Order: sequence, then structure tokens, then C-alpha cells
Amino acid sequence: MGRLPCCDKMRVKKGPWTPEEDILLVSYIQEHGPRNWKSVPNHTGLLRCSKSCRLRWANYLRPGIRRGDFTEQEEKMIIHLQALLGNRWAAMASYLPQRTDNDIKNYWNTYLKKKLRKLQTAADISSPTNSTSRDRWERRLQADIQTTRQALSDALSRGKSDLLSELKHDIDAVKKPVQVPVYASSTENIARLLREWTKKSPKPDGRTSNDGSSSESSFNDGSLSSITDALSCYKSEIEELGGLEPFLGLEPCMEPSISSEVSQSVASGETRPYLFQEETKPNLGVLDQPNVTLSSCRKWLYDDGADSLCGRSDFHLSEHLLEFFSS
DNA sequence: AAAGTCGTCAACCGCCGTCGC
DNA sequence: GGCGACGGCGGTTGACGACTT
Repeated sequence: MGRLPCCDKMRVKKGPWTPEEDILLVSYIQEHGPRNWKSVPNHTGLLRCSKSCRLRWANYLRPGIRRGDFTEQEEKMIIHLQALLGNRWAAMASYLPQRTDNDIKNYWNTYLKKKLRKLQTAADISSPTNSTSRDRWERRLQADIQTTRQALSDALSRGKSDLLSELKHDIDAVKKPVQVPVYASSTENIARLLREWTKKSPKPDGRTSNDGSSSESSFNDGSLSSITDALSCYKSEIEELGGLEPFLGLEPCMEPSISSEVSQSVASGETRPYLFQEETKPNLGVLDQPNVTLSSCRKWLYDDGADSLCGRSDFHLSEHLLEFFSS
């Protein structure tokens, strides 16, 4: 027998979320934070399963999510990551902070997989006498894995105490600047939803039509310039703090929702109301593992796509690589 | 214009790992 | 250690719009 259902299915509403439900959910999360999902339906009055609430937040309402077309860099990134991690969409999403695991999964299943298959077929047809593209792909993959393995091995051969002290420093360095507001742009998400809602006439069952491209307008209004200003401010503060580059070797990834108010509080070190506290996935296990220098791995993995990455991904990267090569 | 097919993607389902009791 | 609750994850579904016949 399986587990008992997480919710009373008789009382649970299913199907697409309405803007009203979204507003209820976002208001609750703004007040209490994205935790204790079990209590969310009770406190908000939503007739939704706790899982459904969490999913709605994670895949749609959470600020900082970018929707719509994937860039070429993101596409390359996903192809690389898929080769390395397989179908571990959540892990892949940690390298593409603006994309959700669901988005990446959908993009892979509906588009990328077919595209790669097509390319492979085309390559096979164009050079039938040579080795197959699959052979070439596998050879390249093997070479890449060898490169990464070597880089990892070099890094691991360094003294452990050095690594630990460096790690502590790195964690401190990363913690501060990555603290970004999370809920500040929820209002924008809701505004977007409402715009869509009013744009499209709701159907009797409450479902709205969706053309799938409607979400790009979040930052196209007057708030854009203030966001840009805030980003500049934020960047200069990072530079004052010594910058992330020594550790990351990357440009820091900016959450689009950053506000100057938060930047100021980051710089001054003051504590902030919950509304502006960060929501990040915990770096599980990071203290148990040496945070190796992974410049070679990074170069291989990020190949062409570094600009779009968030610095804290390095932790995830080291975890995945260690897990990958120790398995 | 109608019917059929395809592509997209939000949401659901069920399994698994972790945690607290 | 066993058990249940919970959160997280990947696979899958199904509604809907777009496209084709």
C-alpha cells in the first residue's frame, strides 16, 4: 500500500490557479516566508494541497523567475548539464537561477531533445563514411570528463586545512552579497498576472487562456530604470567588499528584483525585515566537503555561458562533481 | 469552416530522503 | 529502530492554442 495522500482529496481544488489564489498565496508567503507548506492551505483558506501551493510558488510566483525564450547560452548550458547530470532537473536549475526545474525539464523534453536528435541525424547523413556523431559526441564527452577529473584531482591534492580556511572565507564572502530581496518582485508577478487576467476573458470554469509568451513584461515598465540603478549600486558595493571574482571567477549574478534599499542594508550589515531576507536553497553538505578550486571544471561546464551564472552555483557544482566522480 | 494532429507547459502523481517523535 | 509527516524531485498527464489537412 502506498502512503496516505498529503491532503484531503475531497476538499482539494485542482487545475489552474486563479489570480485571486495567487494573491492569497503570495500575501501569506510575504508575511510568513516560504516554509511550513502544510499550514498554508489552513491559514490562507486556499482549497489547495500543500504540495500544490509549494509548486505554484516555486514554479510561477517566486520572484526572479525568467519566463519565455531560452537564450543560446542557456541552451548550451542545459545541453552540457544534461550530459553531466542526466535528468536531474533540480540540480540543473541551480546553475540557471532564473529558470525553474520544471521549465528546464519542459524545454528539454519538448524542444532540445528533438533538436539534438535532428542535428545528429543531419550529421550522420552528411558524413556517413566517418564515425557517427554519437561516437564523436561520446569521445568528446570522455575527453571532457577526463579534463574535469584531472582538475578535480589537482584541486583535491591541496592541503585540507588550507581548503577549510579558504572555504570559511568563501562562505562569508558569498553569503553577504548574495543576500538579495526575494519578495520585492512578487508584486510585479501579481501585477503581471492581473494584467494577463484582464487582458484575457476568463472562462466559466475559471481557466484562462495562455499564449505562453505573456510573462516577459515584468520589467518593461517604469521600474526598469530603478532596478538598473539598484544593480549598479549593488555592484559597486560588491566591489567595495572585495568582489566575488577571486572566489568565483565569474561575474556575480544579479537578481532582477534587487532594490537600492536592500543594497544599502547589505552594505551597512543591518538586519532586515523578513520581506527582504534571502531565500536560497541550503548549501547542504558544503561544510562536509572541500570546496575545491574548480576553474578548469568551471570553464568546461560553463563554456560560453558564464555570464548568466550566479556565483553561489560553485557550491552546487563542487557537490555534484564530487558526487559524480565518487560514484 | 471543420476536424484532426501536434506542441507547449502548468499542474498532478507517486516515490524517496530527511527529520522529529 | 520504527513510524509518520513533510518537502523535494522526476515522470507524466491533460488542457489548450496553433497548425495542418
